[in-house]
Amino acid sequence: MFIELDLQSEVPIYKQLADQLIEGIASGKLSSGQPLPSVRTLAADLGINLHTVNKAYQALKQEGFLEIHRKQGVIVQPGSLPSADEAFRERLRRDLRPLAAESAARGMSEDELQELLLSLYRQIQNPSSQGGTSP
Amino acid sequence: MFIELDLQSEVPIYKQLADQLIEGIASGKLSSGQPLPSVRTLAADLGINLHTVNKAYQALKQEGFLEIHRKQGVIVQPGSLPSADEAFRERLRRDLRPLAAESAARGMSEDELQELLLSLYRQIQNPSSQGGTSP
Amino acid sequence: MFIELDLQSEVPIYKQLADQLIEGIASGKLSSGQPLPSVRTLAADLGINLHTVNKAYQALKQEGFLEIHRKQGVIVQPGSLPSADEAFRERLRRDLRPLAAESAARGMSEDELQELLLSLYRQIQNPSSQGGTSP
Amino acid sequence: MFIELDLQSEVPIYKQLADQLIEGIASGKLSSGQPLPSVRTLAADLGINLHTVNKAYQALKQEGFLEIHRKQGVIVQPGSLPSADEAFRERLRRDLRPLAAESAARGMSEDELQELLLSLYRQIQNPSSQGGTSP
DNA sequence: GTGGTCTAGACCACG
DNA sequence: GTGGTCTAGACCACC
Repeated sequence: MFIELDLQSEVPIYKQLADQLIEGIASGKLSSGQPLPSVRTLAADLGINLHTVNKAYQALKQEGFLEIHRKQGVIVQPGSLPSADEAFRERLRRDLRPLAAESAARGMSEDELQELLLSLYRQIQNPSSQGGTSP
Repeated sequence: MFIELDLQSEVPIYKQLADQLIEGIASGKLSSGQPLPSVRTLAADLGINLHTVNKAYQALKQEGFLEIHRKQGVIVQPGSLPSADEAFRERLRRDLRPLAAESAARGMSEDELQELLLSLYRQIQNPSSQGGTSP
Repeated sequence: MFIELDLQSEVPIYKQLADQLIEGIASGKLSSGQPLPSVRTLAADLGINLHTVNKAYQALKQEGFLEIHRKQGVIVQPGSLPSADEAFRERLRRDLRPLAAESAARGMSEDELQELLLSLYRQIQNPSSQGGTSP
Repeated sequence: MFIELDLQSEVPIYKQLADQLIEGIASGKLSSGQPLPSVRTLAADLGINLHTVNKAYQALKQEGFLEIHRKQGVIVQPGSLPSADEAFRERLRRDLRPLAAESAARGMSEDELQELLLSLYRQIQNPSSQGGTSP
């Protein structure tokens, strides 16, 4: 797996994991219907507890990014992924707001901020163009 | 004060407070050198714990947005405000990243996301245009 | 067979199967003494494990809905079907209780709840009236 | 508290607990805004693990029946309770269906089944009329 | 083998 | 004091 955790971070491990799985979905590294490692396997790989992995998986199942089956294990949502509905946009605004405010307070311009966001967005959708050895 | 807290929110109260003070600075509602209420006064006004207000003030002092003097009390940074240095941009990227990723995974386009951020940024810098009483 | 399984469901497959066989009996699609497919055949038809079909058959035999003979194979109870005795009503109450409670807590009236149950009951007893080709 | 758990039951403890809390809300024994015991206290009272209590609380928070605060602890949803929307009715039908089917298969009439459900509903909404000493 | 549940004990952030 | 997180180890249902 391509997961990298920072065990020292103040961000909970299960959230780091969930975030990176979503990023994997956004980038296409994880595609619809693709199986994910079992909680035990992934926990062992990452050197963390299986409950922590399970918590991340459950959260993503809850949001509709994953399906969890008895024998089959865990797979990326084979149907349509959750959409950017109003509830999500609301949450997004709430989370973005303090970041925009502090950027403004520190004198960062609209353009600079937007450019930074754009570069992140593109880097996520096309991860091979980042630090890779592509021509 | 213009502070509005949501005691039900999962966002810690001290962070909501700090965020709104920063937003006050970004919008110009709080200007350089302007005195802020004492910890006691503000805590009483908002109906929250002394420690909570103090924690917010200390965090903002730490970042360079406030100065705290024994006698004078608390004032908005009279010199130059903290800048958007590389450390801040690094933190900003780290916080923005999972938001950009989830937006992409949910099929939100670059443009939609940027527009949403832009509207927030402008709303913060010019709060009177939002639900205000301007003509 | 008229069985339809949802392999994504959180309801165990053997239970879905047993439930639908009971529904077949309730609707008359399966009548007393009628032979059912062998464990092997049904498992192949449904694309599921032998053990799973067997578990459903055994459970229904246990409750008295089926008889299982070595040679004859599996048949719907040729004698009298199990009755709604006190043990069943007890189980029924235990299962119905949390559903009634949540309905009440969510503000659903007696009448609404009863009507919903009634419509289900009738739909089960007369499945042709549901999406069928009757005039 | 009025909670009674059956540790031998096949129904998970956290679900029994959640169900009974919902029943408490439906009956009015728990009213809007009322504080609930802390996870530790309730776990000790019931002789179960605090994580089990927490799991029940989290599930009810997720569904909108409870709010969980930092210091205040856990309270019954002070605003409006979740409504019987289409998603709930869908789930209700799915859960009711096998019960209706087995009732029918066992020869229970529409009326008997409805009466049983009605008596449960009323007993939940007015628990004092059940085994109590009221006039 | 898989995930689901429960227990136990620990540390930390919050207020 | 509260809940939030993480770890560890156990048993069970399902397939």
